[in-house]
Order: sequence, then C-alpha cells, then structure tokens
Amino acid sequence: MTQAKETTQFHRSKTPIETSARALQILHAADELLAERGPDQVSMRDIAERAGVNKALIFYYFGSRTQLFEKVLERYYKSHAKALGAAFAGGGTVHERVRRAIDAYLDFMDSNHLFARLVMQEVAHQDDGQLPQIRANLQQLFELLKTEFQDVLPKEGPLSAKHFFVTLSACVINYYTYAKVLRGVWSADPTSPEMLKERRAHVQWLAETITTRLIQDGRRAEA
Amino acid sequence: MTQAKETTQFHRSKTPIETSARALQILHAADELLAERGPDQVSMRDIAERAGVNKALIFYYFGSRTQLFEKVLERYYKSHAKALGAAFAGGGTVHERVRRAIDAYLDFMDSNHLFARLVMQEVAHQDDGQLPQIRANLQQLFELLKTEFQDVLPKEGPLSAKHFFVTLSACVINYYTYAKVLRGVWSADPTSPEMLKERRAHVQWLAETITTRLIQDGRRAEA
Amino acid sequence: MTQAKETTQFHRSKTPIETSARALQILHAADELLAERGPDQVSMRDIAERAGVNKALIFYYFGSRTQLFEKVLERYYKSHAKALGAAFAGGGTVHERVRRAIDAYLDFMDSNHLFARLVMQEVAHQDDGQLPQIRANLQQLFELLKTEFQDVLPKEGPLSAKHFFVTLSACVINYYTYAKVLRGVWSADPTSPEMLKERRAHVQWLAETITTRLIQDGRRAEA
Amino acid sequence: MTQAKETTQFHRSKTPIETSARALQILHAADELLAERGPDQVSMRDIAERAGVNKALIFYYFGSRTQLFEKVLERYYKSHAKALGAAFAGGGTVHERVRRAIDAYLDFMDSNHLFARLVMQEVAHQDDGQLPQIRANLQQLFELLKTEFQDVLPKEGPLSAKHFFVTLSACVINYYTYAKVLRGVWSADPTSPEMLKERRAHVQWLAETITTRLIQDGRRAEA
DNA sequence: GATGAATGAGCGTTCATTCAT
DNA sequence: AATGAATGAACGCTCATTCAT
Repeated sequence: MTQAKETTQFHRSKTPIETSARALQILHAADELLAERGPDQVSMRDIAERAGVNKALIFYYFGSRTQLFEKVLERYYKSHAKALGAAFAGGGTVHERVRRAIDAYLDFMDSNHLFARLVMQEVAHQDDGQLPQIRANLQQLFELLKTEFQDVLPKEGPLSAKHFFVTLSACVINYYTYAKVLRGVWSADPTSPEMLKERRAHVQWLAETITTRLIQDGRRAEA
Repeated sequence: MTQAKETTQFHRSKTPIETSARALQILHAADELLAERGPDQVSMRDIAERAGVNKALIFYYFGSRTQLFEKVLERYYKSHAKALGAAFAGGGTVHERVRRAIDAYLDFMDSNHLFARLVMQEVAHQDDGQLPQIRANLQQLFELLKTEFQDVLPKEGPLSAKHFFVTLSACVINYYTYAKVLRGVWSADPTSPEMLKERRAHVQWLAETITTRLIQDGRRAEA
Repeated sequence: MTQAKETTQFHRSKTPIETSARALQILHAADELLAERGPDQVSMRDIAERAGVNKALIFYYFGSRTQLFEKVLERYYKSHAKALGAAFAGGGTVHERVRRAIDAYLDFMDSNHLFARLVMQEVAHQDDGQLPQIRANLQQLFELLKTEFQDVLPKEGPLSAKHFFVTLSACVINYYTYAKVLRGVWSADPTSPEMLKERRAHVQWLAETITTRLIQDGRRAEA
Repeated sequence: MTQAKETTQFHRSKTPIETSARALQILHAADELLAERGPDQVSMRDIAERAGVNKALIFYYFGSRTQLFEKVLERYYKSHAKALGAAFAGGGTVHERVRRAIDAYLDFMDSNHLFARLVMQEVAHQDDGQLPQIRANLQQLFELLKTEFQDVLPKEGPLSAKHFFVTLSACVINYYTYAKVLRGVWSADPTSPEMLKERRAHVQWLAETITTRLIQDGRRAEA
C-alpha cells in the first residue's frame, strides 16, 4: 500500500483481465483474503497460494500489489454505486423512497458480505491508500441522500443530510462489521437469515421513526 | 500480529509496568503511533524511536509486540468501561438517563480521539488476537444498556436492546472513524469543536426521537 | 549475464539474422540501449519494447540474452577491425603512417560513440563472457601496430609495441569513456565538434612527439 | 544502485563502523567483490556469504546497498587523494616533479589493484550513481596537475592541462584495467612485478618525452 | 535494567527463460 | 514466424525477536 502512483493499466492484451480465467482466480482470492484479514495481513504469496497460481503471475496481470487491491475495491465500488443509484431512482412518498433506499443498501450488503469489512478497514487505515476511491464513493452516496431528501432536511445543523448520512450508513455498515464480535456477545448468529431480516426490520423502523418526526416537525414549523 | 501464542505475563519484577517510567514511555509511544497509523503500520523500531528507548527494552517490558498492543488497548477499555459505568449509574426519567449516557459516551470519545479508530481497526481486523478483549468490552456496554432500558425495550425482535446497542454505538463511533474521509466530503472539519457539538445534538435528537416513539408505542401496546 | 554456457548458434533458418527485418530491429534496439545504459541496466523487456517486438521473439532469434549482446559487440568489432585495417594499409613515412592510423582510429570513434563505452564496460566487467572477443579485437590491433612500426620500436622493454599499444588506445578510448565525467570537470562539452577536434590535435601532437623521439633515439643508437 | 538518497550515517554506535570487526569483514568482502565483478554483478547475498555474516547485518551496519558501496569507494577516494596530494607537494625541476607525481600515482595503483577497475566500472556506468564522487576525485587530480604545471602548459588548446590530464591518467589506469585482457594477448603477465616495473619505465619515458618537448617549444616560443 | 549486535523469515518485485499455440 | 502466458530464482530490504554482556 506504499509505492505505485500510476493507475495506468498494466496488463495489456486482447482479452481484458475480467475474462482471463487466471486473472479472475487471482482477483477472487485477493477479494476473499482482503475481506478475511484486511490489506496488511495479506501477502502476495497468500494470494498466489489461495488462487493456485505462481506469485509472479499476479504481477504479470496486475502490475503491483496496490493495483491488484485497487482492482478489487473498484469492482465493489462500481456495483455498490450501481445498486444504490438504482434504489434512489423513482418517485413515491418520502416514506416509500426511504424504505426503498434502505432495502437496496441492505440488499447490497447481504450479497456482498465483505464490502462492509473492506470499507471499514480502508477507513480505519491511515495511509490515504484508497481514500480517494472511498471518498468518491461516499460522496456519491451523500449527494444522492442530500438531493433525495432536500424537502424534509434542513441545509445546516444537527438535522442536516450530513449527519443522517453518517448515522444511516453507520447503522447499516457496522452491523456487518461487528458481526464476528457480536456472535460472541449475542446468543444468535448475526449473519443468519433470520437475524439479517430482524436487523432489516430494525433499520426500517428507525428510518421510519426519523422520517415521521422530521415531517411532523417540518409541518409544525410551517404552521 | 503474527506470532505470540502465550499471553502469559512476561515482565516480572517488583515494580509493576505501570510505575516504571520507561515502560510508561513505551506505552505512551505505542498508544500514539497506534492511533496515528494503525497496528500494521507501526513497527517496534518506530515505537522505540518515539519512546526514546532501546528496541530490546520493549521486549523486556512487554514480552512481544502483541502483548504490548494488548496492554495499550486494555487501558482504553478500562477507562472506557469506567466512564460509561458512571454515566449509566443514577436515576431519573428514561429521557434523562438516555441523554446522560450518550453525553458520557461522546465525552469519552472526545477526550480519547483514538479510541474509535483503535476499536474499529481491531474489529475490522480479523486475526482473533484481540477479539476477547473487544468482546468483553462490548458485552459490558451491551449489558448496561439492556438492564437500563429493560422497561422500554422488548426482549426480542427488531426493537430489542441488541439492535439499539449496535445502532447507537455505530452512530457514536463511526463519526470519529469516518472523520478523515468526511473532511473531504463535507465542507467543514468534522473534528472541530463546532462540528462535534453539532454531532452531539444530532445523536441526542436521534436518541430522543427513538425513546419518545418507544414510550408511545409501549403505552399504546399497554392500552 | 549469468546463465548461457552454449555459444552454439540458436537461430537456424534460411534467412540469416542480418536480413530479417525483425531481427535487425532487435539488434538495433539492443545496440542503442547497451550504449545508453550498459549491459546491466538493460533488460529483455526494455529491448523488446524499444524494438517494438514481442519479448519471446528475441529468444527465437538470438537464443539468449548473452548471445544477443555478443552479436551486438561482434558487429562493432568487425567494423572496427575493418576501419583500422584500412588505415594501416598503405605506405609513406612513419610520421605519415602514424598520423593516418590515429586519424582512422578517431574517425571510427567519432562515428561510433558507443563503442568506447561498450568496450570499457566489457573490459571492466570480469565475467569472462566476452573476453575472447575483446581479446581477438585487441590482438588484431596490437599486431597491426607491431608489424607497422617494427622499424622504430624495440621488440622488448618499456618502449616495445606492447606498451605503446596500451598507451595509444588508452589515450583514444578513454577520452570518450570519460566524456560524461569530464563534462562536469571542464567548462566545455568534451563531445562537441570543437573539443573533438582539439582532442585529435592533442593525440596527433602526442604521437608525433613520441615518434620523433623514437626515431632520434634510434639514429643515435645506430651511430 | 537505485534507491536511497540520504547519505546520512545509518549505523550509530559508540564504536564507529571502521572499528567493528564484522563491519570491516563486510567492507572487505564488498571491496573484493566489487573489484572482481563490478557493482551490478554483486548481490547482498554474495557479500554476506563472502564476509561470513548474515545478510541483514549488512543493512544493520550500512543501511543500504548504495550506502555500503559508497563507503567502499569513499575509502579508496580518500587514500587516493591523500597519496596524490603528497606526491605533488614539494619543489624541484619540472622533470623531477613529473617523475615524482607519476611514481606516486603508480605506487597507489600497485597497492590498490582494484581501484582502477572500480573507477572504470563507475565511469562506464551510466546511471550517475557515484558520478559526483568520481567527479570530485578527478577534479582534484585535475586541479593539482593544472596548478603544478601551469608554467609549461598553455591555458587552452590541444596542449592544455585538460588533455594531458586525460592522457596521463588513461595511460596509468588503463594498464590495470586491461590487465586481464592483455594477459591473453601478450606473452607475459601484465601484473607481474617485472611487467609493472617495465610499464612504469614506459610511462616515465613518455612523461619525460612530453615534458622535454613542451619545454623546448616553450623556449623557442619565447625566443 | 538496559543495550548493541545478530538472525531467520518474510516481504513485494523483477528477470531471463520456456512453451503451447 | 510470432506471441501471451507462465514460472523459478533471485533481488534489496524490513521485521520481530533473541541474547550476551
């Protein structure tokens, strides 16, 4: 996570990385290990072994450790952005839109278990390695939320979009991040389908409660 | 973060680690560096240099890298538990108790900026090394919340203490964890006194909103 | 410069290497890079890239890195031998022959700037790989000088052809080798046309001075 | 020969590198290998093996490959400068001073066989690695020669100190550099005491011949 | 208590070379 | 003739840890 500034594509062939079997093996292995241990605990050797390929081949396809990891994150961010974008599109009442957005967010998390951990690991990290990418990703999410709920949220202050953005994404992401720890604290497995469903209900209840009050307070202020 | 199986105390002398000036220097240096860079970016050399002591002395006092880092975390967990325990003690209405607890939580965070990051780093990190400590810490917090609000919270389901515990701690902790990223996304600095105050207002508003609805729904259910 | 034991010709086809366009591209690229950076700083990738061909093709045509480099040197030695041979041919007084030989030597150097550096690099390099080639090259030059000036030079001792051979080739070659360093030490650029001309005058003056004394001493000895 | 800019002393202890037995072993091994093969053919492993120490210890003492090599060269340059400085000091006729300087130069070469090879290797090298050091070294030698013979040499042109500097140092250095190659071309071993003596006689004869003519021409010009 | 010296294991990366196609 | 893919060996370097003093 230190060298390499050039994000220029390293591998150049007729078949893009995405369709080379070996490259995908590597990408997948890196993905798994990254989520399991975080970037600093994953060596190129680990990845090569898990992918069942020669260590040098990783460099052949991805140029460097940094670029490989960027590639892994990039894929997540892309599908994340896509999923969220789709969820925020479309009309309906505020309640409907909130419900839809949160469902989409949780859907994405459910089918990309490691995303939460990856994000937290990158955020907790201090060396600015992937920060620009994360920042762009969060920025996009933040903008979506801000424009979508501009009617009910004040521009500034404790009830501005800024804070709800942190609050909601924290409520969603941290559940997955904490999962391993919670397994010991709770009696149930937090990643079981039942518990995931329960969590979803919790977050939806929370969002609804917040939205309801915001609307009420908004009306009262108008009157 | 690799070796070290034995958690057995290494240092054995009349004076406990806490009262040796040199040991405290090391502990302090490790603390700072851990918060600045996260465990993977801190080497024993870094710590020795910042503490102004010989590298080998760290091993003399703490046995291993792992044990040193455990010691650092241990101290945080202790003061964290103490601060929170104090806040939850005492009576008053539910609203008052909630407000007090959240203020205490945020007070602790404000004066221990690095705690949030340390916790998140440890949680995101899956090497099972520190898990027991983290688990014990969360467990304690969880129990406090559970017993304190047993009147308003159902034992099971989406509105049980389990979920509110995750929700509230996420809302508090993540703000600090995200700070570095948010600085780029927002216009203001999230760690400025004004923004911290604003965040506090937000979390209090959130807690109050939640509590209010819980009480209302509780009354309605009773009726 | 490590492996390669077999000097056996690798490429076997109807068209000799010299007439294949791709092979010539490679040879040319290797030539340039060798002169620019020296053998140890030139990788097969570099050559392939500069030549605009596939890396594996170099092995197809030249068998190995060592053999490619040998080929490059071989061509230089050939043209070097040819140029010098021509210069030594023909009669005239000793002074005239010396002047002609030195002019030819310097002409060759001027139009093959990299030769000096290549030779020095190979000589300084002690891996015995290219030694036979270099030796053959020097031997030829040495024989030319010895037979040409047998009238004025004793067969043995400090004034034998052996030493003048080293002395003169050093005076010619080192100027080019040192050029890069001299640029910093002198005020002028040692490779500018003016300085090259000045150097030529210097070497001619030197050769004339030496020859003159040799002839004088020879006459005196006879008398 | 790539990284590391800082020439700052790496090793810091009460006993300087020069007096640590292990450090001297390393320095000596590096010295030998450098002279035998040139910098690019010498790996840290090679040095460690020849010195009989652990590879990591080299880094402990010297910080980096570059710094180790710099140290090796530094020692040569220092003793070289010292030897030459001493030789040029003192009065006498031009002939005496020339003879003394050349003797000193050759004495140094005789007892530092590898110096010549090291210098040529560095000069032939293109990457500016040690160039500043070499340049400073040559500069010093050049200045000595220039001030010492300012009476007999014109300031500019083919007979200026510049050219005689190249000519004489080439005649001295190249003999040692070419030694390995010459061994095959000549019948005798160029590094045997007898041949070294013969070479010395040659260079002295050369210097005397040059000086004599310079003085004669100088007189004639005055008249 | 305190430290300089020493080490084995591992890191990310580059390389010449091979080979199936 | 030409090439993308693949690999084993080596590289310079850092690290946590040990140990004699």
